[in-house]
Amino acid sequence: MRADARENRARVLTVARELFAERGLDVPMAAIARRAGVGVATLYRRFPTKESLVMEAFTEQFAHCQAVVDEALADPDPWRGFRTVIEKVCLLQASDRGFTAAFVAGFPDLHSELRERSWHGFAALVQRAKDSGQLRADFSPHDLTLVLMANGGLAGAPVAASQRLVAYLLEAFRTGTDELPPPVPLSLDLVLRQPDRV
Amino acid sequence: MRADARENRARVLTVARELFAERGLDVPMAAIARRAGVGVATLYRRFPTKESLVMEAFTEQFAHCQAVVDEALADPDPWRGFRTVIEKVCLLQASDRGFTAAFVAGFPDLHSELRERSWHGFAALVQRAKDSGQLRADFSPHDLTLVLMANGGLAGAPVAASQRLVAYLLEAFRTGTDELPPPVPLSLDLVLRQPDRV
DNA sequence: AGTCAAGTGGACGGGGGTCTCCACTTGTCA
DNA sequence: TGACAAGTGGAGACCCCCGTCCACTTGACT
Repeated sequence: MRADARENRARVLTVARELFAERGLDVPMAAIARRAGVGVATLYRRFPTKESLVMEAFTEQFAHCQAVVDEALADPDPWRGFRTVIEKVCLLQASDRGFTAAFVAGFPDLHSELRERSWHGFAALVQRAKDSGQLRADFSPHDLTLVLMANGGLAGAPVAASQRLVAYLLEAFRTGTDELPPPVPLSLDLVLRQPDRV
Repeated sequence: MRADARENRARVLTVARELFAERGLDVPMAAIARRAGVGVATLYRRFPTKESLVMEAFTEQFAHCQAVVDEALADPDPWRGFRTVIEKVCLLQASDRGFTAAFVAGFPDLHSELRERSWHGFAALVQRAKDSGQLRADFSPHDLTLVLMANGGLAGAPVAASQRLVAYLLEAFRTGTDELPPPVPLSLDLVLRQPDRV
């Protein structure tokens, strides 16, 4: 691969990550190309389809998720591990608008191995936290999806909103109480933005 | 207005409500026209823009929300009133895919009076529930928006998922505990559907 | 320096969306 | 029953998207 081509490819990827994070997955390919200072053809030469660009752009985020789970499994405190996973993944989701969409879009086919591993890791985490009596017994690992989807509904809202939601949910998941982060007045036109899509 | 025209208009409205509920706000005007057995021009004669059709189609839902709040205010038990509002509105949202989008789309301009009234009603409800000691003191009326957005993230998922989320959240809002509805295994491709948009 | 494949950009095809235009039909009222 | 305005449907203008094609440019190697 030629040096300038490699550089262009890298710049496209960077720009794509920025734009996906800011505006969601439905940003036009032309916009990415323009911001990267290349033509559309260059994009399609490196990434045969938009989906492939999305996947490539989010690979490191996916890996990050995996790392979060592994790290949590290493934590001696079961509840802290559990809580940290949820907090970190939701934070990632809240600060990157394209993440959720890329996440679910990539799930059915690609990354299925990664997904299996993360899933089992999380299930183990849940079991540990239950055994230690800090997580309610009727919590289901499927509730992680519930949390992710709910948190995904806050796309475009300030990160603090997501943090408050997560705090509420963790409160409900646990046996005990904690102080919540302060309320966030959510202006509604935040939601008027175009929704994410691959 | 001619009799057949009135009938057509009514049929369009019915069909629009059905399709918006089933497939979200991004169903094409042509699809609505086809299912209603009319041409596109007929649609645009009655509703100059798609947005106007949406607003008209959801007016009664908005009114329903208002009624829910009023009803809750009449409830002698503050917590039950509070809980019922959240449960009913979220149920409405979960069973009608276009509702959330129409709700937020309509907010900035139209229905602002209705909105004010509902908002004040809900704030009163919150205060009452707090005074009775059943709602946590740091709950903010803004958290209603948080709940609505989070619940909106479950669009397309089974209603039971929304119900579980709401139960978790109410758990967190309250002082005390309750049994949750059973977990719902959410298949992820539910989220792959095209998202709502006006 | 010369060569040439790799690289590039912009025009374009195809599809799907909203909304308009216009010739035709149909309900209604005298 | 006849006249006419209200009502109607379908073609198509316009726009935005993804992905392709092709003539041109440029880096790298001899």
